[in-house]
Amino acid sequence: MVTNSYTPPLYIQIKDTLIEKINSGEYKSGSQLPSERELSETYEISRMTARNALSQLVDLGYAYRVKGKGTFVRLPNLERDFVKLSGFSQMLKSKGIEPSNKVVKFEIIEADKKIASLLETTIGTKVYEIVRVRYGDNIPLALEYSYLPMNLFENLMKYDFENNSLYEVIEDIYDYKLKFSKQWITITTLYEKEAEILDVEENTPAFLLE
Amino acid sequence: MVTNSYTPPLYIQIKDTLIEKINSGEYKSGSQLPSERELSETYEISRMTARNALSQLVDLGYAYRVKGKGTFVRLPNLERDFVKLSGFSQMLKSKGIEPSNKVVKFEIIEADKKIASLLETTIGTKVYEIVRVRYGDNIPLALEYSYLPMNLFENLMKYDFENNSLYEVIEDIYDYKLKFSKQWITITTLYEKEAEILDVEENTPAFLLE
DNA sequence: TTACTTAAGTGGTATATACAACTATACCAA
DNA sequence: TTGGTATAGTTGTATATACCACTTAAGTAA
Repeated sequence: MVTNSYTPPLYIQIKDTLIEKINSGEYKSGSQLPSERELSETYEISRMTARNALSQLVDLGYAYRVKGKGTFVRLPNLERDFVKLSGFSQMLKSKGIEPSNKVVKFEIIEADKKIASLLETTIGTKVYEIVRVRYGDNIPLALEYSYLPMNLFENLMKYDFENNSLYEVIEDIYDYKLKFSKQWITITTLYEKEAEILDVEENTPAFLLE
Repeated sequence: MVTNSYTPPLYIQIKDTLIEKINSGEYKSGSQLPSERELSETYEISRMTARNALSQLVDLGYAYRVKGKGTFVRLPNLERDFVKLSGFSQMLKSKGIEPSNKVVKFEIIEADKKIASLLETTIGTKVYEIVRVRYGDNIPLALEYSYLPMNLFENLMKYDFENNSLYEVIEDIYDYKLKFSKQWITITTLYEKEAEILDVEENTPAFLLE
């Protein structure tokens, strides 16, 4: 039984409204956003709620604060692209590098402790495990491990991940804002199996996008 | 005229106290931290202040929240290492890869718009610009750009960055908690000059740690 | 035993209020 | 012109309070 009556918290709604206005150009790069007090009056919310909404923008890289002055739209930069988790494809494209992917694993598994912790769900929850090799100009750059709670994404299997960005698919098809998504970047040594997949020598240092 | 009477905000003090207890082992990995209400009673602060302190721990990767259960010490993992900005050296070392660095630039410059924005300071502020090549097993992995407000770090020049982690030096010598530090990771194409420094072909996709 | 209810505890959201710290401007006096 | 001051506006910190949603364990009724 699932109800559709979910309404996001106020500060999330305000945040989304502000992001829309940033994307539409109403709030331009570098310009000052409405102050916390102004927002609280405009939307008839408390100042702390307005502040929470602005904090979200800061966390997402859309804005930065200056004490005594105000909150400002951050110039579009790579940091924001990273924070947005917009994925390899867009990042590489914006740098003139041709991105490509290969799905090497696509299974339904039960979340172990680590995955359950990451997704903040319970152990044993059915999740999709997607492993992809990410290339830049056909040079293998990274292995990406993605875990998606299965109950949220029915019929995921039928989509073609080789040509579409995982996040685009999720956002476009399911209109889900990736609130649950966890991702991290680190450096690791390629395991034997992974080295095989990538067709490079073992123990090559590489970036692992999990 | 500078006074030394600065006392950090309460939630920062509580945060530091909790981090100390985590590092000392009093709060072990995976164990539950005191709840927000418990902290507010222990330290005689409001619940929101306690919550702020815990939020800091979450932001820094030390803890995670579970609704209805509590706040827990995060298992030490690579995500935390990344969030902590502890630098390449430690990360690589923990993976059995031998790290090394080369300082290719160390100058005092005036902050331009971009740098000023990153450090949340004003344009024209004198800052150290440090550019380093980071190696893993002698394979060039990344270029790192660091910018430090000069007024905060006197006599920085005399330290040897080739053998010490930038962050270790700053933390150890200056006992400064890196509150100002900004760093981001992205993917880029090596510029002509950078390719020359790294001694690799141009337009090789690479990770740029700035 | 089993299934449901209750209660206590937890983080999440939201309001109202107050003062501190900082910035920018306007104004006034030397 | 210069320098100081007052003022208004901003974010930062902090308190007190309230209710919601969720988790867990204890208690209760079938």
